[in-house]
Amino acid sequence: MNLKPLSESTEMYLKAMAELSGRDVIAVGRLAERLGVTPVSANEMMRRLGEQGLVAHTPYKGVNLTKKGREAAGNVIRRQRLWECFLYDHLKIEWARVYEFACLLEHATAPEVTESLAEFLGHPKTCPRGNPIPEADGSFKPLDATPLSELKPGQTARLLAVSATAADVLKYLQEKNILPGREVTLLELAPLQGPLTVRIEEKDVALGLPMAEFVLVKIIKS
Amino acid sequence: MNLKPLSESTEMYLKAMAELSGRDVIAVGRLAERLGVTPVSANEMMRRLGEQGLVAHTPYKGVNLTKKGREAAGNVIRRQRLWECFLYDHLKIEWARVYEFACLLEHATAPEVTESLAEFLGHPKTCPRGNPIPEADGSFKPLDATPLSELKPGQTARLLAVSATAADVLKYLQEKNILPGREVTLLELAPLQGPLTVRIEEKDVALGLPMAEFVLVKIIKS
DNA sequence: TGGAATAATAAGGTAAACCATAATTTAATT
DNA sequence: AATTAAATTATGGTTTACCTTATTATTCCA
Ligand SMILES: [Mn+2]
Ligand SMILES: [Mn+2]
Ligand SMILES: [Mn+2]
Ligand SMILES: [Mn+2]
Repeated sequence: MNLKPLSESTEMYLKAMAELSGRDVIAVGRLAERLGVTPVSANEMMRRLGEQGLVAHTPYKGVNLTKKGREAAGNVIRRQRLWECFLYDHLKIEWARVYEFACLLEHATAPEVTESLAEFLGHPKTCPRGNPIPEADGSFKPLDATPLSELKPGQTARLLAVSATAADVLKYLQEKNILPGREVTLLELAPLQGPLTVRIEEKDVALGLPMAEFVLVKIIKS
Repeated sequence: MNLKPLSESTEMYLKAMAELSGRDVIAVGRLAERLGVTPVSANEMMRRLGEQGLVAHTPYKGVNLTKKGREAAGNVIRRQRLWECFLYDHLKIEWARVYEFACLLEHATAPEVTESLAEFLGHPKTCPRGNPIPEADGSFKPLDATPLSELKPGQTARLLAVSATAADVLKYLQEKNILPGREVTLLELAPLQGPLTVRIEEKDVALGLPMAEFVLVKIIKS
């Protein structure tokens, strides 16, 4: 199937694309922003990935993973989330930093190691951030959840997953106890993109709208 | 101490240098051979590493790790051997392939992860190939052992470590049961760089001289 | 139907690690 | 001391993945 190993850069582009969309086309500008590169660089990379058959680019419309690209992305995400499990459950590494360390290891993990690790971990279904772990064949489906930012005041929800990856964002969420499994109630939503006030673990916490988009929940009480 | 992370290539050069000499100077040609690059490339790299204060190069004499370089090398080797322990003891990966997988992971391992891993493993003293694991500060001393190639016929020894890293060599040693902890007796040494015949685990095995140099033993019976 | 964004291209650079080939320098040995 | 082998330098390339500054092409929206 996959002949040559993909470069770290390639894997990060594929992963970002998979995380950035269910199936709809992605604006190259958004991708560039996500990866911290210029739009020109992202464009160049899209050409290269297109030549390798990993992405389909419709100029002025956007990019999409091909079947091959989506499978490769799933494999990267699988490795990443399995490492997250290991680092958190066994090495006792701080929740907020698990992602960044796993993001290094994911590119240095041979398939045999990935599958042995999965076995060792007991084939976990989700990572410590609550995100589902793709199958060994690279297949995966997006989590069926609602962003916290779409909750209405008074509603209560179960926190399913955190899709953030930036260390400072994770650190903040960790400090405020905004973690998978917890119950949250939206107390107030300030107007004009204002912060949300949520009650979690008996405490009231303020969250900016952009951060609330990274928090995925399932409504349990309206 | 260390400001920027070293590149994978840099780490492999440092590791090769540490493995290639106790304290004496290393011929750049040998280094190049070890790393599978041309002498010209190794020379260029020595210039770069010299500028970074990691190696000292005396033209036409050879290269040496500086204190800084030796410490950095020790850190790489520590990561590598800790991963070898994990892959072998916990993931049940085949002895002969553990090195190659650890050699990937070693470059993607943050210090926090290294130390948590050491803790998780119970601070092992040696890797599955029998080589000592450097301390957390990067310090290490060469193993006090005799190459199997220097044994005299009739002598019996305890196998301490295998310093080989090439997958095919490790595979051969694994198949023939030439593993740390075993007892070996040198039965015969053919003349003219000829093969050694050793008895190990009740079986007679032939080993070429170059391969016998990779096998480190402690003589227990003359 | 304009503009204003946004996207894409063109053009020219950089840095790290590699390569080959050829010339030069030094060391080692007969 | 001459020869040979090994090491070094000089030159000029390659690939990947970045960058900047223009310029051009589309879309979309008021
Ligand atoms: Mn990564
Ligand atoms: Mn390595
Ligand atoms: Mn160009
Ligand atoms: Mn050049």
